[in-house]
Amino acid sequence: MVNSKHGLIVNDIKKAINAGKYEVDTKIPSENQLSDRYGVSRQTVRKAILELEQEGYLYAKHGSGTFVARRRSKRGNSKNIAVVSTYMSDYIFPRVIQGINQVLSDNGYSILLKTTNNSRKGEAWCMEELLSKNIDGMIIEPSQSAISCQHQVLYDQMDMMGIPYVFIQGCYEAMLDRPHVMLDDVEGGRLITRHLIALGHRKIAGIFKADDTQGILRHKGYVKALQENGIEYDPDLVTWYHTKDKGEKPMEGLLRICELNLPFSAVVCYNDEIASAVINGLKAIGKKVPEEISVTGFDNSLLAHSKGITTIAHPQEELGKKAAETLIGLINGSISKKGAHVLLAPELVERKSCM
Amino acid sequence: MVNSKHGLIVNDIKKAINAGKYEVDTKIPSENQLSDRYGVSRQTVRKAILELEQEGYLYAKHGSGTFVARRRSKRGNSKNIAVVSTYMSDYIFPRVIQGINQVLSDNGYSILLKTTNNSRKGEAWCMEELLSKNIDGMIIEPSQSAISCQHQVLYDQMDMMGIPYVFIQGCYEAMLDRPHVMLDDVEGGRLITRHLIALGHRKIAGIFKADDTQGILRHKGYVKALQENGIEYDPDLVTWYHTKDKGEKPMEGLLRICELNLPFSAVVCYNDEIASAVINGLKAIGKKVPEEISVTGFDNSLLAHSKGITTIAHPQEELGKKAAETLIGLINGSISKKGAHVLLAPELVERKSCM
DNA sequence: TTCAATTTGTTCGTATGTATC
DNA sequence: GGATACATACGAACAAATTGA
Repeated sequence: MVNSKHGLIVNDIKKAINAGKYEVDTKIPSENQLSDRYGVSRQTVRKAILELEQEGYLYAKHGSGTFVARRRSKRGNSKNIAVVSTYMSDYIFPRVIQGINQVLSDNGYSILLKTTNNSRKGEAWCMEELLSKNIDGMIIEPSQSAISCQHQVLYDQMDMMGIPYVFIQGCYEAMLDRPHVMLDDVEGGRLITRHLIALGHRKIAGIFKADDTQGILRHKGYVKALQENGIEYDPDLVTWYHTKDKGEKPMEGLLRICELNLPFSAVVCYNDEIASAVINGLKAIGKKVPEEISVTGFDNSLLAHSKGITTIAHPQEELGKKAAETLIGLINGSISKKGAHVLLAPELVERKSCM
Repeated sequence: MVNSKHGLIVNDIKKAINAGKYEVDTKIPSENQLSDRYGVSRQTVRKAILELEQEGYLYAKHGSGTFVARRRSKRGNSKNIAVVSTYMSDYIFPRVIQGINQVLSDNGYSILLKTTNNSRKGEAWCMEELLSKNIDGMIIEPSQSAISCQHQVLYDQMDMMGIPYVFIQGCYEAMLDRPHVMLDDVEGGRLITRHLIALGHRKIAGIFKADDTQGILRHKGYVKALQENGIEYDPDLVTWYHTKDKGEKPMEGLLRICELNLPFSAVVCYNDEIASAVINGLKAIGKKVPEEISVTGFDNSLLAHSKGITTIAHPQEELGKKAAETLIGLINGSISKKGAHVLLAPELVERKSCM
C-alpha cells in the first residue's frame, strides 16, 4: 500500500493519534527525535509531518514544536454507511451486499464500500480512513475472525464517536457482546450431521478449521448432533487444520484415518472447498462417493452447485437485510446494543454427494 | 508578503498561468530548467511545484513532465468516488467492481456504491443524491443505454461542478464524446463470426437487439467478418428485436428463415440468453445443435458456462481497472476528456455449441 | 534583559530509483 | 537501450521563533 518511508511514518503517527497515545494539544517528539527514532533523515520526518498537517492531524508552531490537532468531528447525518468486507469478488458476497443495499437505499442511505483483503492491517487501515470520513454507521465482516482482535482501540473509538457498527458473517471472540448478524453455525453443523445420521451413518468423520470461529461452532454442532442421537464422539475421526495449511492438511488427516483402519462412512467438511478436495482425494484412492463414503460441504457455493455437493445454505440476502435493519435500528435508537444479536437459521441443500 | 524563495516562484508561475502564458495541458519547463532560471536548487523548485499542484494549478507526470491543469472550482477533495451500477448481484459485476476497487483504493479513494435497478428514474434519483454529496468523480453503468438520454441536464450539472465521470459497459448515444470504457463490441461480433467462418460455415444467420448500441455494434462486427471473408451479406438472414419483444420475437425470426427454406448452418446471437433460447427452440423443431446448426452467444455469462455455449468474454477486472485509472487521470488532469475513450479487446471462449 | 538551547522553517547539494519517450 | 524527468531520501547549513535559565 505504502512503500515510502515518510508514508510509513505518517501511518504510524496516525495510528498513535487514533489510539489515543497522544492527547490533543500535546507536543509530539521533535523532528530530530523522530528522525533518530525511525532512523531516517530529518527531511523525511518533515515530509511526513507536513502531510499530517495538511490532513488536519497535527499543527506545527515555529520555534516551539508540533502538536496534535483537535480532530474536526464534522459528524452529522451524512446518510453514508460504510460496508467493510474481506474480498470483493467472493462468490458469497454479492447477494449479501444486495440485501444490505436494498434496505439501506430504501431508508435513504448510501453505501461506502471498503475491502480489507482479509488482513488485520487492511482492516485497521480501512477503519482509520473511515474515522476521518463522515459516516453514520458501519457493517463489517471481520478479518480472520478467530485470532484475537488486536486493534480493539479502533472499535472503542467508534463507540466514543457514537458510530454504531454491526459485524456480519463472523465476530471477534472478545467482541461477541457487540452487535452482530451471522449464520447459526452450530445449528448448521447439527443440521448436516443429523442429515447423515438420518441416512443411516454412524461413523462420521469431520474436518474443521481451527483458527476460525465458524470452524469451532460448526464442530460444536457436529458434536451436538452425535450426542443427540446417542453416538459417541470419537476425536480420532476429527481433523483440524489452519488457514496457512492450504489444501494438503485436511486430506492428510483423512488419509491418516484411512490408514488407521478406522471405519467411517461419511465426512462432514468445514466448507464446500474442503468437501470438493476430499471428494477428489477419496476418488484418487479408489473410494466411491457417495456409494462408499458420503461427503457434505457448507456454504452452498458455486462449487457445491457444480459438483453436486450436499451442503448448508447461507440465507445471504436475508443476512444482508437483517444486518442493515439492525444497523438502522442502532442509529435511530430503536434497538439497544445489547439486544442486537441475530443468528440466522441455516438450510439444508440436498444434492448427490450423500446416500 | 512572501519571503521564501519557493513562495516567489509559486507566485511567478501562478501569475504566468493566470495571464495565459501557459496553455492548459502544456508542459512547463522541467525542474532542472526552472532551478537554473531562478538560480535556486531543484528542491526549492519542487516545493513550489508541490504547492501549485495542491492548489490545482499544475499536475506532474512521472517521467514525462509537469503540466498546466484545467482549473477547477476548488471543491473539497473527499476522496470518494461514486460507482453507479444497474444491479448489484449481476454475474458480471463483482469482478468489474473488484478491478475498480483495486485501483481506487491504491490511490487512496473510497467507493460510494449506488444502484439504479436499470431504470432511468433510478439513475436520475441516484445522481441527484450524489450531487448533494461530496464526491470527486463517478463511474457509471448507464441504464437502458440505447434509449436517448432524457436527463442529460444532470450530466451537464456534473460537468459544471467539475465532477468527472466515466461510463462503463455502455454509453448513451448522444454522449459518446464523454469518457467511456467499454468492450469493443464490433471486434467481438467480428471475432465470433470469424470463428464460425473458420469452422467452415458460409450461411450464417444473425439475431441482434435493435434498441441497444451494443446490438448495433455487434451486428457491425458480424457484417465486417462476412465481408472480410468474401461472403455476401444477406439481410434476410438477420433478425432484429427490441427490449419489449421479450423472448418470442427472436425465435419467430429464426422460424421465418426456416420456413423460407433459406439454408443456414450457424446463428450468431446478440447474447447468451438469446443463444440459449435459440438452442432450445431449434431442438424443439428437431434440429440438432451443434451437429446441424452451430449457435454462438455473447458475454460469457453463467448461462453460457452451464449450457456450454461458445461465446465472447468480457475482460471484467481489466474493464474495472481501466475505468478507475481513466477517472483518476481525469481528476488530476493528466488525461483530457476527449482522449478518454477506451475499447477493450474481447476474447473468444470456445465451448461445444459450434462445429 | 540577555543569552543559550531547542525547535521549526528554508535552502542547497547529492545520490538513487523509476517511469516515460 | 539511452536520455530525460519526476520521486524519494540523505546530509548539512543557517535562519527565525520560542522558551527558560
